[in-house]
Amino acid sequence: MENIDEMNQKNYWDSIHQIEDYSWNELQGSFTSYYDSSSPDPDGNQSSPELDGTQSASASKNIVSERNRRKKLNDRLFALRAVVPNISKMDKASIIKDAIDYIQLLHDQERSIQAELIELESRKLEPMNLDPCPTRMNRSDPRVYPIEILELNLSYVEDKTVLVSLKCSKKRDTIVRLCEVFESLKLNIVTANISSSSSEKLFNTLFIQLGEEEDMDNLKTKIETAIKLFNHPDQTAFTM
Amino acid sequence: MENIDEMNQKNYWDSIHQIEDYSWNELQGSFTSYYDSSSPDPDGNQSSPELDGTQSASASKNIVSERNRRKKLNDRLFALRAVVPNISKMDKASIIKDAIDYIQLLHDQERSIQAELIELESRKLEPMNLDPCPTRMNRSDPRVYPIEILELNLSYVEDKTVLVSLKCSKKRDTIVRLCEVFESLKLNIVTANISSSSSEKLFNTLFIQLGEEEDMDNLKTKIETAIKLFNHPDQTAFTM
DNA sequence: AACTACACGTGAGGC
DNA sequence: TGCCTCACGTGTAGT
Repeated sequence: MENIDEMNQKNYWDSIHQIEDYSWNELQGSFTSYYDSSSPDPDGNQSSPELDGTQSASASKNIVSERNRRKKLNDRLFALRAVVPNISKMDKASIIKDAIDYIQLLHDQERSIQAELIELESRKLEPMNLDPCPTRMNRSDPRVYPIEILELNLSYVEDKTVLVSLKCSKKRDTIVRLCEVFESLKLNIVTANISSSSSEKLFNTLFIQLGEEEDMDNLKTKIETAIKLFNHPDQTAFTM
Repeated sequence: MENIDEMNQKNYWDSIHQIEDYSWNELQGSFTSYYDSSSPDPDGNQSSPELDGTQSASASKNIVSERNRRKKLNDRLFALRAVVPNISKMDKASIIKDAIDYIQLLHDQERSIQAELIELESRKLEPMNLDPCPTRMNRSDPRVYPIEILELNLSYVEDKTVLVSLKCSKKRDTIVRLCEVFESLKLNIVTANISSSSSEKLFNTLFIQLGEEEDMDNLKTKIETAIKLFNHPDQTAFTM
């Protein structure tokens, strides 16, 4: 029974040794040596016999529990010290004070940086007044710029080879989304041409080799459906 | 007797839990102006008869000093709790733990915000402007198929108009990634052509209108750097 | 009644 | 020498 306590004590002090390497060096160093001699209280050399077993047991439980509590608190304090740079002193109180100051400093920094960021952002969209093409806001802008189909024509150039001509309005990421659409369709694309000579429209021309059981109308429906699905990604259950 | 003092000291931390009768404002006050404390009155309740002034005096000094130390530490801890939002529990250990988590959260926020800021700044005034967040919302597998450049040639076709000829190996999502690269570069693309006539290679041809202060070599470096960055999205914007 | 969390006084060591 | 900081064991509330 006391062996368990002793084991706990040993582990505790070993961990204190580890901590003591980190900081709190002199105090805990001498302290450790001091208590290495002092701690074997429950061992045999102490002449106190177990007269009242119940109370001493509960007392030792309490002692070791309190010891663990102190250890946990010190560990947390050291961890706090670890995430705070520029710690002046190793005091417990100084560690907490430095942490407070650092958090307030981070608060100020965050505020000023965010002010600067929104100022930059607002300044950015000022000179180029591209109203139909709004700039992307902060990360994870939920807005989606859908592909707006202006024309979609398919025509055979020979057997099983289709020329797809797609005209759509030019918005942000339209080219990327268009590529995603056509890659998702797993088509046999011979050539693809994307032209942006006009600043408002976007022309996409593809030569596509059809499979055995496909035809032109089927392909057109698939393209339209894929574009709709990419425009509305909420309906995720689609398989092609 | 000592019971009064003891009750005050006990109500100190308990007041955090329950109701602030004695605590909040006074604690903050004692935090700002350090130890012009309220409680330490060693004279009145010191009921022990001081006949031997030397030892008992020093002992009481020590006691009240230690009391002030503990009070200061608790005040600091309380102040730390005050600057940390979303404190779950009122434990001492939990307060420190929440503070640690909050500081790490602020670290992450600061890092991402600063990255965003320098990205915005670089987009604004640097010739190299990368859009690090293209619409990569695909639920596809996390494997990345890098763009493998086989050839990259640039040639002037007239003043400030460059023909970019890029040959790369054809892997999954290469077309999409290529489009992302060129969209991120915010170039003035006149036409773009992607051809996949061969099943192994992929030819990309672009006509690009250069800006005033750009030249061909600069553009080539930008393209190569952008492709490298898109191939290795781990190292964000710092290694260019 | 067992367990947690705390404040207290005390002794020890460093400046 | 005093002053400072610390860990310890203990008693005591609340759960």
